[in-house]
Amino acid sequence: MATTLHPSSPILLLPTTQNAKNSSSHNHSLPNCKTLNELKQLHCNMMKKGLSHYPNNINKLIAACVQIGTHESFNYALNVFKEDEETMFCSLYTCNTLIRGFASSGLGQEAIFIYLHMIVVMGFLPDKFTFPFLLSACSKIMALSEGVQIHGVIFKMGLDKDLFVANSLIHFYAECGKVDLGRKVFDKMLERNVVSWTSLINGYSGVNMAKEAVSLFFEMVEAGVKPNPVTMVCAISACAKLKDLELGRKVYAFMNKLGVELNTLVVNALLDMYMKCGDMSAARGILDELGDKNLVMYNTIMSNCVQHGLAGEVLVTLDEMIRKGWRPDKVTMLSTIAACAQLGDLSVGKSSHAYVFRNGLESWDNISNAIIDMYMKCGKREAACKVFDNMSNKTVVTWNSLIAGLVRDGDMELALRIFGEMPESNLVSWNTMIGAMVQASMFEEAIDLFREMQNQGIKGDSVTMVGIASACGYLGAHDLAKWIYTYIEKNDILIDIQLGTALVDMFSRCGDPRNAMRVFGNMEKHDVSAWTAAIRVMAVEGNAKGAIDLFNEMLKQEVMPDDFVFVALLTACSHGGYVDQGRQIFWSMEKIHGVSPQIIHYGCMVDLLGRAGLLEEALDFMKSMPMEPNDVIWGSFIAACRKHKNVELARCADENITHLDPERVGVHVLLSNIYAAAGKWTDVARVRLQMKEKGFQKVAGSSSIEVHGLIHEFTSGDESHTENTQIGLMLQEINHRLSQVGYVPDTTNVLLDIDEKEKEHLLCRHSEKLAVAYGLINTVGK
DNA sequence: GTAGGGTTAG
Repeated sequence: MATTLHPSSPILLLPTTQNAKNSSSHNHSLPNCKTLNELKQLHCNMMKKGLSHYPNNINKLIAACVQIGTHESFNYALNVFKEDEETMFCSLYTCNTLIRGFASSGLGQEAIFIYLHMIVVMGFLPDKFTFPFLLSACSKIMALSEGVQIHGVIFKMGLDKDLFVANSLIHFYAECGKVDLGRKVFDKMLERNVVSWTSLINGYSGVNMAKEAVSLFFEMVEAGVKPNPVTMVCAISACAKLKDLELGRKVYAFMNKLGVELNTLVVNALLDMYMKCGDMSAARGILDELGDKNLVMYNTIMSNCVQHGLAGEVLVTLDEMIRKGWRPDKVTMLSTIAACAQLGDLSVGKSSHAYVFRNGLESWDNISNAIIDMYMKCGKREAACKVFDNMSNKTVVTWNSLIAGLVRDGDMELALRIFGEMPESNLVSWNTMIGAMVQASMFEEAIDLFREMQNQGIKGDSVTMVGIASACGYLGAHDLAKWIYTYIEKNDILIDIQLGTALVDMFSRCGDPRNAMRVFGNMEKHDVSAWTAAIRVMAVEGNAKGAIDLFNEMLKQEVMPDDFVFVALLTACSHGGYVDQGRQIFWSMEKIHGVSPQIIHYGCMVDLLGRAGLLEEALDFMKSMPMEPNDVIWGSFIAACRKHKNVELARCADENITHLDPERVGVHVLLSNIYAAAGKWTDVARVRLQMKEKGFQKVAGSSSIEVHGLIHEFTSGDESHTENTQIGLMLQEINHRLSQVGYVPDTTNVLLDIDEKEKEHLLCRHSEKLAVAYGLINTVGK
């Protein structure tokens, strides 16, 4: 469970000591100079004594600065290099040392400056030691065009034959996301070592080609190159990305067979792989064997817990690591803040923010992005905006966090405006907006946005398609549904459980159970929501037996039922008239499956009994409920009364709902319809008056039809369509041809106190008929 | 002299 941080816990009282790694110098050439100040002093003395003219001294000074490894010491080294006239005394070796130093600190521009300076000003020719450092510096800042030019120089100098230089090129291209260029270098190499293979494996893994990465690993083993721990880390993390446990185990088995040593990095990669693949017992096994965990392992555990939605576990782990004396770093805080966002835990969220601020971690974009997300999810829009405004490096994730927050707040208008104006957007931005529109029932707008995406040449992924499929399902647009399915197949979009489930629902809502079940059958894995979607397909068809069979199959595959699956199952029984089975399932919910019935399940039972005409039993059942029946339940009871023409029980319901204050008007409309059907117009008048007093207004029902990919919506008696005249003519023809084959309109369902002729007129302008007429005009013979 | 673990938004 979630733990809150006690104010006296270490997280709030963090020491600000220097990192131990940085304060211990291994400088052998200048053993007395451990700090930059000492070096500066020495430099001063050197200049006073005129010793700075000796190239060796300057070279040593710069090397010592590089070794200290702080931002300040690098700058000092750079100044010595740039401003001193003695630059000419610097050797190629010193230039290489400087480039190495800047590369290791991620200061790519500075490294490139030294490189250019040494060529242009100093007239040095770079050597085979220069390029690995330089390329590593370019990798860190993703300086692709610079790297490509450097590659040109390397080629001209014939240094591409050097193993180290070539390996550095592979790594450079991989880091810039151009693994195919790295592959070209790899293929041309005359000799390769384990680093060449490992760099390429890692390159594939980094551009979402983890499958290729793992097969390259096996290729390497086949070629007789023995992997080392670095290779293993790359190969295992590729398996983690694929969430392929079997493959991960296989790779690990190879590692043992080949006798590769196991270090903490490999152990951590294994731990991460097991957790990402959901094998918690294997992960536990590693941890039990390990005893003590290091910081990165704590971070691995926490980030995986966040990914699995186990936010409470994150805070428990945080507590443990602090008790064991570890100082949370930026990655720890990222997971912690993400966990607070999930839990809506503002108090830990706030103290985390304070910790981040005190330790200067907020300059890291990701942390600030997570804080914005956290405040937004805790409902603190102002706090989030403050962080947002103070950020100097707003990335696309920053903007996305903001629009996602606005969308959750229900502020679609502002979200849309920002979406349109943000400086950079990506697939997640589009998916956020499409998802938001579906949530807000703006289905056509969602599909329009998807079309706009296509126009801009942006391909959707499986998250996009989940949104689009459900929008399409709600619209019931069958042609669009088929198009969506083809789009997914054509673009090789992975049908995961979520998308598969959405597609099953989509086809089901579009009246295409065959395709719905085909998608279901093709799915690799089924979770409880996937099974529920399939059971809903049966429910729509009234196929209660099919639903029960699916449910039993689900149990056989040891998928735990939840409350939603019982709603689908009971609905299927209700529509299929399986009264006894429905009663049995309702009973078994709690007794066998441990799922306690909610009001919605009681509602299903009332519906089941009512539809079967067991109105008395339904009423008794309602009285036995542990909670008050709501307007939905009364509504289905009243609908049953109407179906079975039982005015007396309807009147009983009427008396019971007067003290209810239902938000929906449906109950009252239904009641008035029942009275109308029985010709009890005074009751109709009374119910209508009540509705008027409560300020209800019936929302007009509508029908829609999809013609050539466009949705046309009609309400009853609608004359607003541009092709209204043609629709009228078509309706006349329909009526004419219907009466020719002996159709007599049944006006009993037109429950208004008007004469028969008027009823007939209303009936023929029913919204469904208008939609059908429009469809006939525009599809037949075309 | 080249390669390696944990990272936020939908």
